[in-house]
Amino acid sequence: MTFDEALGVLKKRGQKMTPQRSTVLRTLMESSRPMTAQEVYREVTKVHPHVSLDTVYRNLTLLTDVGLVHQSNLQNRDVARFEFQGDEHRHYAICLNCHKSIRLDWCPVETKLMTQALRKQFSIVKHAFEVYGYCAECRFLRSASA
Amino acid sequence: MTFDEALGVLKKRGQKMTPQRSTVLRTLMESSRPMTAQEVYREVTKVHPHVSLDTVYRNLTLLTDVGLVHQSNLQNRDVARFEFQGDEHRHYAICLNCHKSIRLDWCPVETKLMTQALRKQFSIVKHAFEVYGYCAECRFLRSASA
DNA sequence: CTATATGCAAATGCTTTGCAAATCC
DNA sequence: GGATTTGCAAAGCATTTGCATATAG
Repeated sequence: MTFDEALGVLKKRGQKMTPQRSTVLRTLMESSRPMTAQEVYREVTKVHPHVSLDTVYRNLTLLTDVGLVHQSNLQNRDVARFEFQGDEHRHYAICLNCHKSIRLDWCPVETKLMTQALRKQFSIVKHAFEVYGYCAECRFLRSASA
Repeated sequence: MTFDEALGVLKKRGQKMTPQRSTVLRTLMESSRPMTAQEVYREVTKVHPHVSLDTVYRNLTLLTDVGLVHQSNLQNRDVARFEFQGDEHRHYAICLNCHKSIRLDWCPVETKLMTQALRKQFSIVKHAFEVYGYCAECRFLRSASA
C-alpha cells in the first residue's frame, strides 16, 4: 500500500492530515519491525521537535482503529507495539532473551481448519498471535552456559 | 490435573505451599474462564480477608512461570487475565462488545504446517492467540440497530 | 533454622484525559 | 468557520518493588 493510498483511507473517514500524523504514519510505513509508542515518538521528534507523546499515542490509536496499523502486545507485560499493516499483516516469534522479533509467514486465521467452525458463531474483526521462546543464537548461548 | 498433582509441580521446584498460594491456585482451577488479578484477589479475600493484592500478583506470576497457569492479555489494552491450564491450554474468541470469552477447540501451535518451519530456528516456550470480534448475539444487535 | 513468602506502602511506567489554543479543509 | 487536532500538564491504573516481619519445611 502506498502512502497516498493510506491517506485515502483516512480521508474517506473524514480525518484530517496534519504534519504530525503524516510523520507517524510514514514512520510506521518505513519501519521493518513493530515499534513501541516511544520509538515512534523518538522518530517523529527528529522531524517535528515539538510533538508530544500523547499526540503520538492518539495517532497510533486512530491508525489502529482505521485498520492501517496493527497493535501487538507482548504477553510478557511489555509495552504495546505498532506496525503498519496496509492490506496484509504479520505475526512474530519473539525471543524471551534478546527480544528480537522473527517474522512468521503464517497466519492462524487464514487457516480454514480454524475459521470454518468459528465464523458460524462469531464475526472476526482482528486477532493476536505471538510465539515466545528462544531464537537460534540465544538458545545456543543458554545450552552452552548450562 | 488434580490439585495434588499441581502441588507436586510446585514442590518439585522447591516452592512452599502457603494458604494464600493454595487459594490462588484453587480459585483458578475452579474457574471456568480466565480471571483478572483483581477477580482472583476478590475470591481469595473471601477465604483470607487479609491477603494483599501484590501477593496475588506474585503468585500469579509464579504459577505462570511454573507453567500451571496461562496468562493472556486482551489486545485492547485491557488487563491481563489468568487461567489454570494444567496439561492442556485453551484459546478464546473475545467479543468486543460484551467481552464474553468463547473457547476455541483449536491451537495454532499444534498445527504442523506452522511449527515445522519455525522449530528449526526457534525453540517455542509459549504463545498467545486470541481472536476479537462480535459474538452471535452482539452481531445481531448491531445489524438490527444499523 | 533458613529460605521463602507475605503485607504494607510507595514507586514505576505505559497510557489516557481535560482543556484551551492552534490548525486543517 | 467549524470540527478536528495538538500541546501541556495532570491523572489513571495495572503492575512491581523495597523492606521488615512472618511462616513453611
